[in-house]
Amino acid sequence: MDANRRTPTSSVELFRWIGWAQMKAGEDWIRERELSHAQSFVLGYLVQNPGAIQRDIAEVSRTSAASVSSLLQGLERRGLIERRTESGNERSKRVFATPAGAELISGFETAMIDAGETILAPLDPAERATLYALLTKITQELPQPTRS
Amino acid sequence: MDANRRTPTSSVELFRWIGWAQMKAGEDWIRERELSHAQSFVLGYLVQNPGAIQRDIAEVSRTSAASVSSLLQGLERRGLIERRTESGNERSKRVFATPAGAELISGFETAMIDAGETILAPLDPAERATLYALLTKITQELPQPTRS
DNA sequence: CTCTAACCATTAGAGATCTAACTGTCAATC
DNA sequence: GATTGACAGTTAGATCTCTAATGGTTAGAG
Repeated sequence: MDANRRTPTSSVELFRWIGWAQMKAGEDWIRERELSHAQSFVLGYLVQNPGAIQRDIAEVSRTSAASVSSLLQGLERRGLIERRTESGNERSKRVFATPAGAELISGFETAMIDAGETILAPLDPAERATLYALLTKITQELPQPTRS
Repeated sequence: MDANRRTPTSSVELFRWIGWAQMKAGEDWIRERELSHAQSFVLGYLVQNPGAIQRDIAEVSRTSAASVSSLLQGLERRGLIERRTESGNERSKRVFATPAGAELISGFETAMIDAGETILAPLDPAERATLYALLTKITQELPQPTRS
């Protein structure tokens, strides 16, 4: 994993480096709130998709239904989410972030954008435009992310 | 965490997207070998730094000595590493990857480079050079990574 | 209606990881 | 030599996450 190199010489390594800086910012933020990476992702997803069922959460999380079940138990114990069944369909449960849950996760995206601004700071507007164009070209060939 | 957006509009999001693709490739590789992310990192570090002591491993892993202790117990149980004390210093233990451990982790860097090549495929040489220059400019302002 | 198969979710059990508290070792000072 | 404090590592206990097996629910076919 290149644990030693201190002068990367390829774009691939630079991507890893930048990704590391971003992830580190995110992990610190998450850890302060005593969430795991997966928990923070699911909580954010639920704010954007209230009432999602666990099967869908498992899909976008790229994990199993069993893991989602355990994960949600942890969040439910802390009062950050709620699970309700609708009459007429007893086998699927709709999951909602509670106000406390929404409150806890709010600010994460902002923190991420701030971290991104810091990362891009060395570039002037023209350079940013060039970078954006190149990144767009790359990502058009990439599979869709289902999880950030 | 932008779990829904499918058309990113900022370089920050594109970085996250690309990072996701890279990480996913790495995670699949690691999972096949029944290693955790942290375990693979430490194993790779030990191949590059034979005889490192646990305190140093904790430092580069950005974690605690206790976590390293637990992590190494798992690797030792599987015969992937060895711990030895040197006479004259009983309190620090030197850690080595066994041949089996080195064998297991070999190929990870190669797999990562292959994944990187796939990612950069849409760009011609001139574009790659431009991208590399921009990324270099960014990373010169970033803190040193201690972990990939 | 009943049977079956698909579907959604949970539990049991294991390993990984973390924090807090602990044991043992070394070195400096008196 | 005894004391003190810093250092290296481990253990205990908790949570998170995974795989495999299990429990209910629904829809469709006969």
